[in-house]
Amino acid sequence: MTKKKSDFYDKVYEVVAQIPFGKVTTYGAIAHYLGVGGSARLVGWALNMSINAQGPDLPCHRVVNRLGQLTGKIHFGSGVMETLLRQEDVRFLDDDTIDLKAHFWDPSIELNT
DNA sequence: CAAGTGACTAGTG
DNA sequence: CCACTAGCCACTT
Repeated sequence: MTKKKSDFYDKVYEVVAQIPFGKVTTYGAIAHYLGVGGSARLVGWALNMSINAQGPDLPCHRVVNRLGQLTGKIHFGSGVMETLLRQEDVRFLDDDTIDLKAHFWDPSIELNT
């Protein structure tokens, strides 16, 4: 069966684009949903490429690491990611950390409808 | 083509 | 929770 190899990237865009308002998810959750589990780094790379490829159409600011830290804000710009999340009623535990367990969203929830 | 780099995670101490 | 190590895969040089 002919299968695409960049299937992973397209999937990442699909998932991230469907994260609901005020919700966030982690790289590991996306990676695991796509079936790669240990390669959570690729999720970050996919988003990084999407910025150069598609621009801010993807709510990349709703994707954080497993601790809820805004690791990706480095590529966004200082304070941009933080501000966007604060506008979505996301609770911050620190200047760079959100309450992950309060806003965590699993990819398999709404994509399964 | 080989080596280096990276928006990560899990395990160990 | 912090520090360090190993594994992971794609992209860049």
